[in-house]
Amino acid sequence: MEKTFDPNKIEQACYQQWEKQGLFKPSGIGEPYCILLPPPNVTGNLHMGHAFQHTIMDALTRYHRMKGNNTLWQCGTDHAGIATQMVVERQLNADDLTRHDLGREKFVERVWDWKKESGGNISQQMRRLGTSPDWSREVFTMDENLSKAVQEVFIQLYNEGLIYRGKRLVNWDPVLLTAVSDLEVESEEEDGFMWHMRYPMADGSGDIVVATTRPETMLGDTAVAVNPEDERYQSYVGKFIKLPLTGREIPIIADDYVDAEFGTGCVKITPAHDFNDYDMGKRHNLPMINILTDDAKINDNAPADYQGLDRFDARKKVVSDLESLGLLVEIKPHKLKVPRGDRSQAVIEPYLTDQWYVAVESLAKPAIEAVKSGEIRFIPENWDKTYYQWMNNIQDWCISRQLWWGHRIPAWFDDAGNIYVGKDEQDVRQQNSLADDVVLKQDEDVLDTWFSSALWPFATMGWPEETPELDTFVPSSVLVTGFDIIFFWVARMIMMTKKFTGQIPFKDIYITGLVRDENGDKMSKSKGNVLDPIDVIDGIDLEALVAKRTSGMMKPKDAAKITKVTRKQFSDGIDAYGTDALRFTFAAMASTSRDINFDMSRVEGYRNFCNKIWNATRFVLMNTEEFDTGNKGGNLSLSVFDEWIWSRFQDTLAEFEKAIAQYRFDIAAQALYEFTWNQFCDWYLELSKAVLNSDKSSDDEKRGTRHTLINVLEHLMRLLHPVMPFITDEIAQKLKPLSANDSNAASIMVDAFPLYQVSRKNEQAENDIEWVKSFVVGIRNIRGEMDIPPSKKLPVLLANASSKDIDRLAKTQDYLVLLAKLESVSVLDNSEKAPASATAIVGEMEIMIPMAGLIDKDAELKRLNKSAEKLENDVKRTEGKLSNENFVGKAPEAVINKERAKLEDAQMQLSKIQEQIETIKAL
RNA sequence: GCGCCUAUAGCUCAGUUGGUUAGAGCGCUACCUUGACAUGGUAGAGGUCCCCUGUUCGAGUCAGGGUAGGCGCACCA
Repeated sequence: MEKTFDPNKIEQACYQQWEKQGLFKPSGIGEPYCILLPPPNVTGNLHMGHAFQHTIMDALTRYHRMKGNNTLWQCGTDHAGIATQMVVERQLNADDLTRHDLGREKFVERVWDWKKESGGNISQQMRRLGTSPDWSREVFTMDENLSKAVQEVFIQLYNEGLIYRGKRLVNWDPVLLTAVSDLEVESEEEDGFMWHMRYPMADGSGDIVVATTRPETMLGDTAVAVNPEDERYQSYVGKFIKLPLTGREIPIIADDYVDAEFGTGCVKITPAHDFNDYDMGKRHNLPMINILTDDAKINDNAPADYQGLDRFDARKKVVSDLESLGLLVEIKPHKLKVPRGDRSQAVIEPYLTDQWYVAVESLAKPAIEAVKSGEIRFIPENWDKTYYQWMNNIQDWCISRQLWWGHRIPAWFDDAGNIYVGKDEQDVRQQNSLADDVVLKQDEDVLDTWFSSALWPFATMGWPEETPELDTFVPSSVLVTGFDIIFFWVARMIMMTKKFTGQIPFKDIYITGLVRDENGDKMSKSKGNVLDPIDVIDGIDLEALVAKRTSGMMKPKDAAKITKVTRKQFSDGIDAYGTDALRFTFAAMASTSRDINFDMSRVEGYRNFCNKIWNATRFVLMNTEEFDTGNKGGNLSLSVFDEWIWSRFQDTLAEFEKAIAQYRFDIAAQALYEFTWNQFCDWYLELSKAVLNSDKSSDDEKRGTRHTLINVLEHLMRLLHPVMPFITDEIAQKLKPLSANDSNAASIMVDAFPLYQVSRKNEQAENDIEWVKSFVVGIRNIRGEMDIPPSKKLPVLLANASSKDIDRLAKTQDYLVLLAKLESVSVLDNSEKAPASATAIVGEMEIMIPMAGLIDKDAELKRLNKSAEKLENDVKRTEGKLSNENFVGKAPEAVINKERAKLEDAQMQLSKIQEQIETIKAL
C-alpha cells in the first residue's frame, strides 16, 4: 500500500465495480427499506446542499442494505418546467431567436435534445459522491409512465370536482408570461412611495383623498372605500366621485376592511389588480376593469393617452398628469413588500385570467391527520407546526402554467367553450359522444412542475398499474429534504399519496439544515462564495476556482471583489480531499437540522482521519500478511488488550446504531472517529506491538493479537462503510482474505453489518485497561510537564499498591513499559521508604518517579500544587454540598452516595499529594 | 400581527430524563522526524454556558421576562 491515502486512485474504479455488478438493486429479501430521492432539476448541477442530503440518504441506504433490508433508493430527475424552459430559451436568445420563432413543437423537441445531452449531468455527479441509488430504476418526471400517472390523477380529480377551471385573480409573471402559484412569489421589503391623490366628487361638492403605492392602477378603479365607522367620511358613502384622467363616475362604498387609521382612511378599489380589492369587488358587485396586457402594458380599457405604456412608465405619467391637474396632494417615502417571481425576479401582477385549480381542502384534511396521529413524523418534531400552519390555511392550488415544457393539460374545448377532460382527443370524443364535426382544441397550458412531483412516491413505483413495488415500497421509510420545500413538495406528496393509494408516502421526514459558507452566509453565485462538492473531492487550483466563481456574473463589477476574497481564502486552491472525507464532514456536521456552516478545515481534519485509517491498515497488514492470523485454526490466546478492544468495539457499534436510528449523524460520526483514532490507533495498535515484538510472547498469544488486529479492523471497515464507502471497500478487499469473515459477498457494500455480540463485552478487561491508561497518562503527564525527553527511560516505583494493583501489574507490565517508556517497575512494600519522587496517583496507588538527576524540585512542586489546588476545590465544594441539610435530606440516595465517594477519593488523593509536597519541600 | 429557531472555548458545534471537575474538532503553546501515520505523537493553555427573575437540595439543561441574531406565514390602500 502507498504510504499516504490517495482517494483519486481508488474511488472511480471502485464505483464502476459496484455499478457493473448491479449492487444497488434491492435484494428482494428482508424488511423493505426505501428512500425517495427528491428529484433534482434536470438543469441542476450538484451543489453542497445536494451533497449533504445525498450523503445522509446514502449512509442510511448503505446501512440498511448491509443490515439485510430489502433496500431501495429510488432516484430520478425533475423536468423543472420553468427552469428548463428558461435555459433553452436563453440559448435561443443567444442566436437572436425566441421560442415563438421555432413554434411549440420544435421548441419542445429542442428541450428534449437539451435534456438528452445535459440532463444527465447531475446523475454523473451523484456517482462521484458514491451514492447508491438503483440507477436501473431512474426515472424522469416526463417519462411515459409518469406522464400517464399525471394524466390519470388529473382526470380523476376533475371527475370528482376537485380540479376546476376558473377566472380569478392570479399571480401573473409578466416576463415569463405565465401564472405562478402563491408559493412561487417572494415578497421583499423595498423602498417605494405612497402617493396621496385627490378624487373630486361627481356632484362638485368637494373631494376625497386616497393613498396608494400604485398610482397607475387608478385607471382601473371602480370604487373608493371607507370604513363604515369612520365619522369623517360617513356623509360621502353612497355618493360618487369623478375618477380623474378617465372621467368615469365610481361610487364611494363602506367596508370594514378599510383601516381608518392608515393613510387617509380612503382606499381606491381596483378589483382587477389587487387581491383585497378583488374580494371587495365581489362583495359589492363592482365592475372589474382589467387595464393591463399580458406583458404588463396598459391596454385598451384605459384612456388612449396611456395605452401601450409599460406599467412603470404609466405610473410616471399618471402621477405627472395628476400633478398638473392639481390633484396630487403629496408623495411620502414608504416601505412596501414587492412581490417578485422566484424565477424571473419580475414584479408579479395580480391579473385576471382563466386557470386550472386544485381544490385542496378535502385533500388537506387526511394529510393533516396523518401527521397529527403520529403516522408521519417530522424530525426534528417542531417542523410539524410549520406544516400545520400552512395546511390549516391552505388555498386552492393554481396548477396551470402558460409554458410549453411540461405535462400538457388533458382538457379539450369545443367552439362553444365546453370543457372535456380525458386521456386524448379520441377518448374525449368517445366519452362524450361528440360528433366528428365538432372541432376540439386542446388546452395550451401545461401543469405546474410540482403537480408531477407530488405523485413521486407512487408514480415511481408504477402507479396506476398494480405493481409489486407499490406493495413493497409504499410507504417509504424516510424522506430526507430541506425545509424550503415542505409546502411545495412534502405537503403535496402527503395529500396526493393519501388520496390515490390510501397510504402515507413516508414514515419519517428528516428535515436538514442549509449548507452555508464558513461565515454562515448563504452560498450564492452573486456572493461568489459557492463551493462545488466536486472541487472539494478532486481539488482545484486557484486560477480555475477564481475563473469559475467570476464567470457569467449578473453584475460584472462584483467579480473584482470575489476574485480578491477567493485569492485570499484559497491562496493554494483547494486540495483533493476525496469523497469519503467530504461525506464524513457532512455526517459530522449534521446535528438536528441546524444549518451547516461549511468549513474547509473540517474536511481537512477528516481527510487526515482517512489517512489515519489508511496507515493503521498498513500497520495491520504488515503484521498479519505474512503471518498466522489464526483464521484457519490454531489456538488463540487473547490478551486483556485484545479483549478490551473487542469490548469497546461493541460499545461503538451500539452507539452508532442508536445514533442512526435517531438520525443523529453527528453522534454516529463522533463515535466512529473516537473509537478509530483514540482507542484503536492510539492504544490498541501501540499495545499490540508489546505482544508482537516481544520474545516473551507465546505463539498462541501472537496469534491471538494478530487475529484481533485483522478482525477488529475488518469489522471496523464494515462499521464505517455507510459513511465512508470508498476507503472501506478498498481496505476491506485487502483484509478479507486474512480475516475470519468468510461471507461470499461481492463487496463490502453488500456484506453484513457487524452484529452486536454480548459475549464480546468484557467489563473486567475494560476496567483493567482503564487502569493501564491512568497509569500511563500519569507518567506521561510528569514527563510532559517536567520536560523529560521521550527517549529517556524511567524507573518507576509503586507505593501503596493493593493486591488488585499487583495483579493488574502482572498482567500488563510489558504494556506499561512500552507505552510509558519505562526502564523498570518496582513495587515498594509498606515498610520501604520511597526516595524523593514525582508522583501520580491511580486509585490509592502512588506511581513514583525518583527525582534524582531528572526532576527539578521547583517544577515538581509547582505541578503538585496545581493538582492539590484542584483537589482542594473539589473537597470544598463536595463538603459544602454534604453539609447542606437540604441536600442530604432531599436528594436521592444514589446521588448522595456518589458525592460521599467523591469526597473520600478527593480527600485521599489530596492527602497523598500534600504528603509529597512536604517531602519535596524538605529536600 | 402569528409562528419557529439560535445564543456554550479564538472559530464551528455537541451536551440525553435537572445530579461528578461542561466536552469534541479546528486553531493556539511547548516538546518530539521513536519502524503504521508530521495528513503524525505527547503534554498543555483556553469557559461570566447572552442577561434578569423564578422553581429546586441542585439549573448550561426547567418556567417567566428581556437582549441580540436568523427564518417562515399573513398584512401592507
